[in-house]
Amino acid sequence: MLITLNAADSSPLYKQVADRIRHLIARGALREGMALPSVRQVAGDLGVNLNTIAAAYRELQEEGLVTVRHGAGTVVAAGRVRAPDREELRKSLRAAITQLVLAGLSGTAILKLAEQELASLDIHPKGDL
Amino acid sequence: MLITLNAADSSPLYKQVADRIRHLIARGALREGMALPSVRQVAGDLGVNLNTIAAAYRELQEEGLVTVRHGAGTVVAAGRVRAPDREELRKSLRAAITQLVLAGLSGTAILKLAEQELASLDIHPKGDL
Amino acid sequence: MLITLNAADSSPLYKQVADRIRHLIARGALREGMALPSVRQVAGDLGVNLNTIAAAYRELQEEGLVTVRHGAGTVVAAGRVRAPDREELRKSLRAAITQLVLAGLSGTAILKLAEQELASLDIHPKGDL
Amino acid sequence: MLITLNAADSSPLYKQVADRIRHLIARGALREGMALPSVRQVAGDLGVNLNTIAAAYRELQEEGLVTVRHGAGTVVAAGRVRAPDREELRKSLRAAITQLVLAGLSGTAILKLAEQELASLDIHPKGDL
DNA sequence: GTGGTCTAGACCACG
DNA sequence: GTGGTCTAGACCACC
Repeated sequence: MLITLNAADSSPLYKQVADRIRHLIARGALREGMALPSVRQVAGDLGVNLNTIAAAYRELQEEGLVTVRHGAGTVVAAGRVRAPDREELRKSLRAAITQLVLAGLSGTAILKLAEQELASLDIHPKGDL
Repeated sequence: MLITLNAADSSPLYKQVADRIRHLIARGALREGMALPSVRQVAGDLGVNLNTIAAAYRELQEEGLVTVRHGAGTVVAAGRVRAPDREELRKSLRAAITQLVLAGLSGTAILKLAEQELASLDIHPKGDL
Repeated sequence: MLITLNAADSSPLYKQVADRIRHLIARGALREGMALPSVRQVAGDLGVNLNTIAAAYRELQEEGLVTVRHGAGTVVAAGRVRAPDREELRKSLRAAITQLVLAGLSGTAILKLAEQELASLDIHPKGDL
Repeated sequence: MLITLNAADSSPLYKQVADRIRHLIARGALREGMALPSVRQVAGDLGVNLNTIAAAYRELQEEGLVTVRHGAGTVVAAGRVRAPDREELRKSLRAAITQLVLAGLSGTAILKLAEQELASLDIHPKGDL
């Protein structure tokens, strides 16, 4: 059971699933060519509707992260492509950082948080900023 | 015209407006006690409905960022903020960073982006990570 | 300066003024025949618009609590009349108590609060419930 | 039809709906995990607009009393409540009691009323004040 | 099916 | 002038 849901989280279920899988791919837990669990299995495990999981997989497919093969399951794709356009990504980074600032965190604390998140993806930029 | 909309952006109009104002407050362009433009004016400028802007202002009020006084306009609040809970903020930082990684950016590049965003808020943590 | 305003209070200014004067009348600080300060004076003291105070006085007049005499100021009325109908009063008591219950207060604590409020009006029902 | 409206009541329709549901929750008629009727159904029953009911549900959600899940309806929340701050609650209790005093009720009668309201919530503090 | 967003437009409450 | 409430109705997102 790689995927969990958080009922307290206000984001839609299918987004939570997609986010979690993106994270697994980004940190290498799911590698190119590896199969994702079937829609049915995940839906069963989490106790949610099939459509919910299917929506998550579809979103990932549209981003080019996974390949859905008729009757043959879903596998992690080779090329890393078609990520939502840069500007949108920057917008969400900006929104996240703005809220952290408003929450009272210092710039240093925020950068530390970002480093921790990178570390959770096994990425360790040396302090050579 | 402090506020702009991006039709290509998938997020709701009222969220875009709220995000923009949060950013203006975070970077000090809107300071405590300063009046925000009226709902009617913003709606007119952007060519959207009054209710759309009112929804944005209400969201900001619920966060404690602004004070909406019935016949007297909207001003940036003095007191501190009831920011959305820390865990949610971290989740959105994580999601943003994950997507940037998948888009192929290096850890160093991502931290640099984060620093740029902080710089746009006039926050300059020294490289003392 | 018998009257104060609380900017943090979400209720309209004129309601705050009217509530305060009702409280003063109920506890006998303002007695039948006594003059209220003029609209102009209160507005000046509080730094608000004349219309705001006038609205408060008008509401009190409609309830029969005060009498506004052309050019002769406003005085506390003799008869205690025309209070908003019983059902409305009960509704607001109910709403207040419901919220206190939801906030986690015990029944005993709530009754104690009510007694304190009565005491602030110099009313001391003996524990003969 | 758990909910009714009173056209004579001066408070906004959405507030009346929210107040009524708060009362139902406080007295246990709606328990944790139970589903509220859908926005559409309530709106239909009461003959008001969808948005009016949606506003009531949103207010309850912001207080933490209910959980609104997009395609999945609205249920009574488990966790505790982010009640409006204590001082505001006390203000409304004070206002209600003041008006009852001005309406001519004795202190004893008012406490009896308060006990009745608590009783309607199935709360029976023993006369051990 | 559910709730969310947005529009156009009316009328009210507040300062 | 300001913001608040409500309507009617459209279309979208989610489960």
